[in-house]
Amino acid sequence: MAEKDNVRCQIIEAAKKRFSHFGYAKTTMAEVATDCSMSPGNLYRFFPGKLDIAEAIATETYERDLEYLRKLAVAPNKNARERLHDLLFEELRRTYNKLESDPRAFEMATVISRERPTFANWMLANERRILVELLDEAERRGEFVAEDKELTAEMIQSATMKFRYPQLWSKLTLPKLERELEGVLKLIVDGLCPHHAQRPQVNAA
Amino acid sequence: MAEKDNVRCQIIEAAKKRFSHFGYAKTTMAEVATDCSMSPGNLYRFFPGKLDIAEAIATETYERDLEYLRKLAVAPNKNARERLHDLLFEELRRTYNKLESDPRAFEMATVISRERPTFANWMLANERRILVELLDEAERRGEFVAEDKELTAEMIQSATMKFRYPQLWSKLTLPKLERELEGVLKLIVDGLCPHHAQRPQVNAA
DNA sequence: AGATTGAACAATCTGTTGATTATTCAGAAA
DNA sequence: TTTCTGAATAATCAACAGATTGTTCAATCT
Repeated sequence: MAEKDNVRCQIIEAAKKRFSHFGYAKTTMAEVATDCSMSPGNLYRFFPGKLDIAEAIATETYERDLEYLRKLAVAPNKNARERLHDLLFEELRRTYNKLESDPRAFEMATVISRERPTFANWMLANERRILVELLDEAERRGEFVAEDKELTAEMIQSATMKFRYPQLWSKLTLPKLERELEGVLKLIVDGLCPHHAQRPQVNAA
Repeated sequence: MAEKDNVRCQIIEAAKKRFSHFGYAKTTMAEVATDCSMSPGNLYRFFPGKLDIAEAIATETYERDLEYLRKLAVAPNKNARERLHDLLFEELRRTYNKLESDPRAFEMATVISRERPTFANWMLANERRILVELLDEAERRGEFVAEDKELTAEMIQSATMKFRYPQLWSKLTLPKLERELEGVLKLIVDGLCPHHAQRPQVNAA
């Protein structure tokens, strides 16, 4: 079995090189197979299809990113608002820059999100787990309140949808997106209803 | 000039019929022209092109909708939260049902939003004006607080993006969208930070 | 037996052709 | 002169053939 995983890994590495040099559409299964010194048919013992190789690559790099995002979400020396800020901004900047600078990455993102909608759902579920951790810790410290944290996390994602795959949904530049995210974050954290924290003193006669 | 406006109107009516019966792509300028008993070339004295006819139709019906939305936003017997709720939900339900029940309307919406991105911006600007009215009135009554109302309106739109053209961005059903909008609305109104309104009494010794 | 191949098959892409149709504009009608 | 026409033009679309390529599987190898 260790051998099998090794081969899987080899295939992923070969495909990663091809995809990033020539793009997803322009690499053939035959080429990937030759790079691994095997026949095209043999690839199918390790992956159901071409798209699944792409998905495996995406999963791998995404999981690395996720690790870092979790660190931001639970950074001990920052308050909840800062941590939420860091989390959302890191996500925005990271994906924006990746898709902006690398047309191959953009192609892969487009293909996967079109052909494998469940992949996007899986990513959202992962991030939601991080958000719930953040909310839990925030409530413990009395910084945020939220009865149903799972639901609240979902709503935060809903409200920040626009910033998750920026260039698939709008043509805004990064600075404009950052300005908007800043505003939405403020809205989410403070809300529209007046806070009475500013005047906790008695004011009635 | 009144005559010219009349002809414009006649063209719009003819196109409206064709578009809604056979779809935008399947109606030709020649057909619209014959319906108006004129030559195809003559249409271009009234509209720069086919898309502009579609845009004129969309503008017309949208402006009627807008009238009603404004009424909801300033309904005198409701509080700010309810008005914001009604406004956003009416928008969601209206566009969802229109696009869901009428494939022709869906086609037109798709074409216009792809080919005329400024049209969507114009719609957003209109709705933003209504939101600002709502926020102004809400602040007057002490229900909401927001320093920069224009900016806040923009952020509300940003956070509720997903519900504006529901079926262009997700495959969610109306009930699920409504549930999500309800949650996002709560988030926007209440925020995550604890409100001290629940205990306005003295609590320090 | 299980692993691997590579030819066969099916699905998709590419380029091309012909037709359809949006748009223009020289000239006719008013 | 101004308004309108309709043939000419250019852009887009539909359909098709041929080639390319993802996928399968009977046969081969280990």
